[in-house]
Amino acid sequence: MIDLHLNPQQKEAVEYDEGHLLVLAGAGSGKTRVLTAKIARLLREGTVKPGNILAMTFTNKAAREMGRRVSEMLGGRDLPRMGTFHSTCLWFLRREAGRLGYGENCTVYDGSDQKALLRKLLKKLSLPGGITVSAALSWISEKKSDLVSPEQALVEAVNGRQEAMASVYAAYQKTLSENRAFDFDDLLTYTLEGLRQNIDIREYYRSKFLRILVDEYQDTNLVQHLILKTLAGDSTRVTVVGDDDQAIYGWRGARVSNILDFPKDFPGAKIVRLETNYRSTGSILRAADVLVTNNRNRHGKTLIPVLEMGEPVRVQPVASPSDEAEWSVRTALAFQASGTPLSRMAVLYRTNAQSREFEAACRRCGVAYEVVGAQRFFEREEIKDLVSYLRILVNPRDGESLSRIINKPARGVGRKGEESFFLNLYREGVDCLTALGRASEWPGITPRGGASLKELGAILAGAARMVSRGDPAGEIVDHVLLSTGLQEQYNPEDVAEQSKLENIEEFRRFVAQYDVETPRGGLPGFLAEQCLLTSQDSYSEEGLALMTLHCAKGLEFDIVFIAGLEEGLLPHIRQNESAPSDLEEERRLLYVGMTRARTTLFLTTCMTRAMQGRYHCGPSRFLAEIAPALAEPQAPRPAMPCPTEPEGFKRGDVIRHPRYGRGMVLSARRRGAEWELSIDFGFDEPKTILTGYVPLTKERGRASQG
DNA sequence: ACGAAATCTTTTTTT
DNA sequence: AAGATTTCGT
Repeated sequence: MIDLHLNPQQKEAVEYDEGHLLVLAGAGSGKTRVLTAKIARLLREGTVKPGNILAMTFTNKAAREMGRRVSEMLGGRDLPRMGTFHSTCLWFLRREAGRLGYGENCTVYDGSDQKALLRKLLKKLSLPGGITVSAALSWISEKKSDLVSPEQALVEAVNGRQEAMASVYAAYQKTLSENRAFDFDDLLTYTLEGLRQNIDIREYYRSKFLRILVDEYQDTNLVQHLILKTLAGDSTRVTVVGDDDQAIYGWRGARVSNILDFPKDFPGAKIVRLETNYRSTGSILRAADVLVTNNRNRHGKTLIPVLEMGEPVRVQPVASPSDEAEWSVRTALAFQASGTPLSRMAVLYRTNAQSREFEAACRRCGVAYEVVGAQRFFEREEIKDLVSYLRILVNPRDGESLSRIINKPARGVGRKGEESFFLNLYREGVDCLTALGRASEWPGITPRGGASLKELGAILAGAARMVSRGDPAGEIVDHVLLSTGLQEQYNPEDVAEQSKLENIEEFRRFVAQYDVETPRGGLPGFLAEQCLLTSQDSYSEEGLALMTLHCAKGLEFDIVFIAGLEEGLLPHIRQNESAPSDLEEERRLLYVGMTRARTTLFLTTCMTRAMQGRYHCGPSRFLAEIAPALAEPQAPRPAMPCPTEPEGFKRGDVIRHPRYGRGMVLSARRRGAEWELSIDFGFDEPKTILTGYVPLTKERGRASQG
């Protein structure tokens, strides 16, 4: 039953159980099916028990889906542990909390928590040389992914900037441990350390997990790779599945070398290639292949389609992003009319900001849509506030969460009050609840502020007792909402606040569902699960899907629109120099997007597009690369003038501004790659204009030297 | 302490 | 162009 409908290579991968296995699985070659069948087979043969299998997927959704299919094949029974790398690590850290020496109820900080913390630290340390929050964040993350400690980073620093970064890193890590919090990278590094330093723990998991399966292995980083190596004992058999052409997370430390070096790292590994594509038509596959062939750093393989050639891939030039959205949505409507449900179509784009035009077009045309990822539900302000309250209850050391809600709703504690409060909190080394009780005695706290903090402390202490009693998460949420005035602060008459109340309602339903599904989880369990939900996890597959190319990984649709095939956007280019973006990775990103499509693929390109106020235009070089594979000649581009940026300016130049019309340059000053111009448009005062924010066209330069 | 207005900086992608 | 942050007035 299980082996039915498998081709010989798939069958080989499913049945091989004599050692390690590397499955090089091209897009649409049925790798999920192989993983599922393999797990089902192991369980049915009784070779190993469910508890002996560990499966690592890329999203929790994929894990759930896999679990569902396995139990369908076998009839309900215990399922193996399946989840993302990060959720597996958190599971491990919580499970071994007693032995590893940190509390079971640590908080996991997401990107916005990290940024909020770094913002404060950067301000406090007042470092030289303009270090931005996001620069510090990615620097720290990079160090962590390379297993470099703050101390090491300081030693290795070769310039002032790196020294400054290292000191931020040290302060950041110190706060994290004071708060008993992990960031995403910590989940991996602490797991690795835990396994490395405790022989008995390591041996326990080595003998427990006799089969380990990892999906999307091309997107794992060094730490993940080391965890896998450490976890694999003599009797463990490791199966990894991946595709070097689909590696799209190099920017966050993923190493394609993990998959390429697998045979070296796991000697004796068998290699199986899955090169039959069951998903896409011949035309789509040919275009995708022609594109990715331009990459030099690849193993090289050719996918063989089983479907007909089908309709050619179509490139659609449009004038502007709003036309692009309008055209795509209308085309989607036409396909819906001829029988394809909207839920089987997707619009994919490079940056989240591109979703706005498509959302607007969908609303105008009455098309049901779903934005996947991006502004995630749990990142909404009101939800983050509520979650912050909950986190403090579970982990009273979590000062970051307290800082977020210390004056929400307003309780008379301002910037200075908050500052002195936390200064004293960290100085005395007390937890949040104790600190709230003592606040009125501290300097810098107003009597009114002190009193309301004391009251907050009492309310939280009451709720914390519910947590230690093990009350259901839902009851605690309701208690917090009512007792803190969090719900009351929103006025149901106000339209904007009404939607916040609706979001809170949705959160309550979500919690209630958790309580039903996981009766023994309680609030700590809920928070542990909630913090690692991925952007695909909430995708309900209703309506036209709008998402980034990264988000689309692992999904498939009948009809795919890929938007914004313009130079600078796809491939993306960051004009703030530093590291040039990896062209080959950009190409793989488009490749991933194209291979999501089953029957129909559209690529749209705008004549002009405003990005950060700048105007960009020009078709993506990738379109030229694909061109030979397009059966249809590319539609002629309407002759539309692109606003071009003149190369330089000098006093006396006559220019044209889209709003103010014609004007004369009074003074021109270079500012980096841009020009700061003072221009007389005939108004009372000359206007100061920064090029790059406005598409200026030069009418005629003055011949003289100026 | 708080809200409104002025100013500044910023954008890739995500667990 | 939009959002975040700082400054300013109450």
